[in-house]
Amino acid sequence: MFSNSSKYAIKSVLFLAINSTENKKIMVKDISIPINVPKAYIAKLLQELAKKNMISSVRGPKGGFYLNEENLNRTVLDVVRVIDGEKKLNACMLSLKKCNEEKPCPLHNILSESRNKILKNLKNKRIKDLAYEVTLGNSFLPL
Amino acid sequence: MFSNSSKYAIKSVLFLAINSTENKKIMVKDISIPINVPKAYIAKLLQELAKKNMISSVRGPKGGFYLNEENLNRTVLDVVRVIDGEKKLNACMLSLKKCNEEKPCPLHNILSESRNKILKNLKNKRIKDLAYEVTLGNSFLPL
DNA sequence: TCTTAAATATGATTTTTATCATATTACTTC
DNA sequence: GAAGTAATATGATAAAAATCATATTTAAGA
Ligand code: FES
Ligand code: FES
Repeated sequence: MFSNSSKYAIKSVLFLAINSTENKKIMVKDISIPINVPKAYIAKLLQELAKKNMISSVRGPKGGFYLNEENLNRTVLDVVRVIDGEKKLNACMLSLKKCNEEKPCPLHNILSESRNKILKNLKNKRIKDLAYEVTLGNSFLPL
Repeated sequence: MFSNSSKYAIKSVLFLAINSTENKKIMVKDISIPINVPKAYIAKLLQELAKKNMISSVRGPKGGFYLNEENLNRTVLDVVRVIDGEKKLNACMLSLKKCNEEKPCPLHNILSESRNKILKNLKNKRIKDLAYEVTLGNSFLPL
């Protein structure tokens, strides 16, 4: 479904959504451990997310990462797109040239409806929304 | 979702289901081209599928691959399991230790239902069933 | 303005996945 | 039973993904 990198990216963005604010920035080393991702690896991902405006960052002392209001309104799909790219999300599950209704592969009919539903959900859920669910205790964000 | 190898495996099994019988075996070179997968690569996959009894084979002249009745009754999920292994199909989408309802990750609630549906469908569809759909013209198995 | 703390840029290494190549074994047919 | 054909076993290479490492830049505070 997603690459490892995308999963890590989602985890870190959610972690920031829950634990950071503009006045309470968080450093890589303090993200790496709680979300259980190697420091150097997550550092690179965070840089990429920052460059694409999915998260905010300032450097130097007192610096770190955090989410501003714009960042909080991004969707999960936005995050995945930044890391994994557009293509594979709509690709045919049997790797035909393109996935479409007119000439569906044998798996299309039994998969596409569910797949579209997942896509729709990923597109509708803002980071903010997911973070809220965690604070309510409806879902969990550990290792 | 699936690895490239699994996709290729599914394609080749379906191709055999549609085009082969015990009296009409098919050689790698005659599978490779129509399903658009490199010969040496698909050869290796076919060997693995044969070893795990997902397809049938005989070697020597007049040899090749085909599906017997048992093979035709395998499910798509069986094929995927043989190639990709069990684990990743039920893994948490955010790579938590395990995916479960008691301690769901933030994505669990918006994904698991669809995912389970896909799994169920893959488990219920026999190779035979999918091949039949293709012969009816309801789905297509080209490149 | 100097020192220090943090992200950023860049790229090297490792691991996994995908791909390619070939010698060996088994089955047919003559 | 010899010759030829096709799968099988085995392993090498290439490409991509994941992981690690470090020099550079920016900002804060003394
Ligand atoms: S055509 Fe294959 S998944 Fe749509
Ligand atoms: S707990 Fe993450 S997908 Fe189920």
